[in-house]
Amino acid sequence: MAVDRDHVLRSAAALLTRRATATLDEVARAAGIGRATLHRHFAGRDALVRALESLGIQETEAALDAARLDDGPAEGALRRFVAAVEPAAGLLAFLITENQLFEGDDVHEGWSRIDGRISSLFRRGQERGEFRIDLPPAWLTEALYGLIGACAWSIQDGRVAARDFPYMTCELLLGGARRGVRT
Amino acid sequence: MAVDRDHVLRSAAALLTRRATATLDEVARAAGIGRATLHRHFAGRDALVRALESLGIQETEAALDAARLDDGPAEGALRRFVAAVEPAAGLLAFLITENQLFEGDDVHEGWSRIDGRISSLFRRGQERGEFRIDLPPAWLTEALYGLIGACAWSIQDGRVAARDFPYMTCELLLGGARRGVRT
DNA sequence: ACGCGGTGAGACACCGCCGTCTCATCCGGG
DNA sequence: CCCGGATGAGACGGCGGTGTCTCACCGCGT
Repeated sequence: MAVDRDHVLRSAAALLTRRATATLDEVARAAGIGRATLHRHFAGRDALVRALESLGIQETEAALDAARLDDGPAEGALRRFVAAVEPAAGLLAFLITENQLFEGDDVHEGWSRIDGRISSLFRRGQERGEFRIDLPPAWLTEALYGLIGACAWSIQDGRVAARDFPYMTCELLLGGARRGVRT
Repeated sequence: MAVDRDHVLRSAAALLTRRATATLDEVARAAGIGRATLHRHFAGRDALVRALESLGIQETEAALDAARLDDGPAEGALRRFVAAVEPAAGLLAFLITENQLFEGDDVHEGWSRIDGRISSLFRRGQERGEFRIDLPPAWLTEALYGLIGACAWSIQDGRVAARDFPYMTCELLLGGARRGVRT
């Protein structure tokens, strides 16, 4: 029977997030299949990473769609997005670091589109007066990626519970660590 | 003449941060020396990474010392630390991701000590009533790492200026993106 | 001038991973 | 029952990176 392609990709993402240099044999074993079968579905390591990238872009865009970024306050939209992207956090964490490998030569256009959508959200929040304007949207976007990755790693290491992911990420990004007058 | 060991390590960190899979030959060229000479000073790739790890731990601890974490408000201490660690941000960004490679088998004790010192700072801030108490110190620590790494990458990609590093990192971690009543 | 330590360049063999192939097995449909 | 497609296991050669060695060169102190 046809191997569960999605399951293979998720296993690979989970393993490669921990050890980016893992062998294809290890990737195959992690998915519960043989190296030959893995190679029948993904021509090589490169193709596998590309597939992971496509999956990550697809899921992130789906989360962006589901979050209805243009509806209501920007803060609510951000919370919806983070909650929607939570299942793909591990995959994102891998791709965020993996992107550092590409010498910036051929940045996938999908990423720039995602960057643009998230940046627009922050810009909208600034224009609505919700967000502070002394932090550029591009930096807020990068910081969001960083926090998602950090939280995903913490979850994988068992330091925090997966169900706290949206809360801890959103609260820190939105409110920061400082204790304010408002709750 | 004895090769400038520090210069070699910094070149290696800069290159490996961009491409963790860079060849030892590339690392040597980046430092302006031959592969043989590189190998005379660092037995192999493993030894090189270990040396980078030691350097990163050393510089981070030095930054912690220089920041006088126990003096005055926790917020000021955090700002001093981030400013002090800025020169080592690239190296830290590499080590943060590289740490994922070690299967958790032998986490360097130096890292746990650093984790402890930073966590203590956040805990002190919570006890002083400066920081909110619904975010655990461990998560604040991880988030700080994530933001440092994200900012370091943004700088390397030229998206933000290096001189903005302390401001953008501290402001986001402390105050968050939301526009508050206080400045 | 001489010797010497450190270096760069290159050659060489080794090893791990990868891509490919073959073959036996299993499982579901006709 | 038989057959075809998919899979797992293993073998094989190739390749790139690595570790080691040699040799020539250079700068420097004696």
